[in-house]
Amino acid sequence: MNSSPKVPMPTLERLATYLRYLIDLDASHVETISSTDVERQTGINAAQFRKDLSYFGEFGKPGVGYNVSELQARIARILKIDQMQPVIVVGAGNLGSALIGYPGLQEHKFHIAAAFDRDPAKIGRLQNDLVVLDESSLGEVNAKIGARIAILCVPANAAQHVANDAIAAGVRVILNFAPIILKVPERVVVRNVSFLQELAVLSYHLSSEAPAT
Amino acid sequence: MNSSPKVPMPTLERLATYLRYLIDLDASHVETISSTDVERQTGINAAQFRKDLSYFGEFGKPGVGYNVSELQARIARILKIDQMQPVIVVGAGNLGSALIGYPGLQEHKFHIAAAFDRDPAKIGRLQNDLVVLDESSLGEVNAKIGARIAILCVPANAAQHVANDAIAAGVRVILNFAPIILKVPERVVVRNVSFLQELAVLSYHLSSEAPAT
DNA sequence: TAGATTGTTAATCGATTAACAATC
DNA sequence: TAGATTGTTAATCGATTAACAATC
Repeated sequence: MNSSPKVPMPTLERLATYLRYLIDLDASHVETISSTDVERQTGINAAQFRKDLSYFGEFGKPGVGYNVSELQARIARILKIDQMQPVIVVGAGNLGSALIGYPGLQEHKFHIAAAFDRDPAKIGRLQNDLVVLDESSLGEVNAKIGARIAILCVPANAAQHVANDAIAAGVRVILNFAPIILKVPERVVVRNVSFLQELAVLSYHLSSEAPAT
Repeated sequence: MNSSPKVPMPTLERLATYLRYLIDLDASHVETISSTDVERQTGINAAQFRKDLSYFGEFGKPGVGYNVSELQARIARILKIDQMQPVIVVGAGNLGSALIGYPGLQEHKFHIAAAFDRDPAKIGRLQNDLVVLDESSLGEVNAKIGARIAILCVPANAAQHVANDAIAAGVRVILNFAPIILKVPERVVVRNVSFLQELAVLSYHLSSEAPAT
C-alpha cells in the first residue's frame, strides 16, 4: 500500500498545508489551480509543490493544472485523513482541554475517543462531552477503542511513563506536548510540539531587527 | 551585537532543546558535560552540537567538556531569554487560556503582559490573574507595555487582521496558532504552530507500520 | 495548432556528519 | 606526558529549485 519508500518529512508537512489551502479553495468554489497559483498564495515554490506531489503519483493535467476537489481528496487519502481516526488524549489540564475542543478536528477526521488524567479531581469530570478517565485504565480502555494515535499533554515528569503505557496499549504515533525527549521503540513515531521552544526561537530573532523606538 | 550573520533555523531550534536539557542537568547538580554526553542523552549528534555552538563562539575546554551552568547562561543570553520579555496573547479561548497559564513561561523569562479578545462575553473576565481586554484596544495598550512578541490564538478568519494590528502596535515576532499563512512585512518573523498539521503528519505514518492486531 | 502547465531530471544550495589538528 | 575532547574544515547527504521535454 505504501508505494513511496522515502518521503521527506518537509514534504509531508507541506502536504498538510496544501490540504488546508485546497479545502479553502474548494469552499470558494475554485475548480482548478496551477502550481504557480499555489506559489502565489502560499509562498511555497511551484517546483516544490510539483515535486512534493510526484512522490505519490500524477495529479495534474499538463497545460491545465490540478482539479481542486480531486487533489484535495487524494492528499487526504495519502495522509489517511479520509476516514475517522480515534485519538486518545492523556492529560486533561488546560492544554488537554483546549485540544479536546479544538475546532477542525472533526473536519480532519480525528475523533477524540477518550481523555485520561491521573488527578482524582479531574477523573470523572466532563470535558467537551467526554468523561475524563483514570490514567491507569488506559490499557484496558484502549483495548476497546483501538486508538493508534495518542496526544500527550502531561507534565514532563509523567510523559515517559504515559508514553510507555500508551505504546503498550497499541498506540503507534504520539503527539508530545511535554518538554522532554521520549525514548520509544523504533517503530513508534513521535512528534514534539514545544510552545516554549517556539517562543525561544522567536525571541532570538528580536535582536537582529532594527532597534525599537 | 549580532556577530553571527546566518544561523540555520534548525540550529536555533536545537539551541532551545539544549537549554532545556542543561536546566535539568543543572538541577541534578551535574557540573560538566561533553558533546558525547549530549548525544547519548538527547540523540543529537555530538558534532552537530559542537557545530551549533560554533556559530556563537567557543564554549568548552578541549579534553574537559562544557561547564553546565555557564553554557546554560550563555545559551539563554543568545536566545534573549536571560531577561524578562513582555508577551501579549490575542484570543482568550481554550487555547489562549491554556497558554496564558502555561507552566514554565516564568522560568523561560516570558511574561504574559496582556490578553485580548473581541468577544464581549470574554472581555473583562479574569484569566490567570489577567483581565481580558478588548481587542480593539491592542494598539493603545501595547503602547504602554511595549511587547514585541505576540501569540495569536484567534480563529483563522481573524488572524490576518489581528496580526496587522499587532504589527502596527510594535510587535516584531508572532507565534501563530491559527491555521492560515499570514502575510507580514519582511522584518516581522512568524512561526506557525499547527496542531492539526502535526496530527496529519503522524496519521500518515500509521500506514507504513506493521498491521495492527 | 499555439500556449500553458505538468512531471521529472539535473543543478544548486544548505545542513549534517566525519575526521582531525589544536589544546586542556 | 597521555588521554580526552574541543572547534573547525572537508566530505557527505538530502532537500530545494531551475530547466525542459512531454502533453493537454
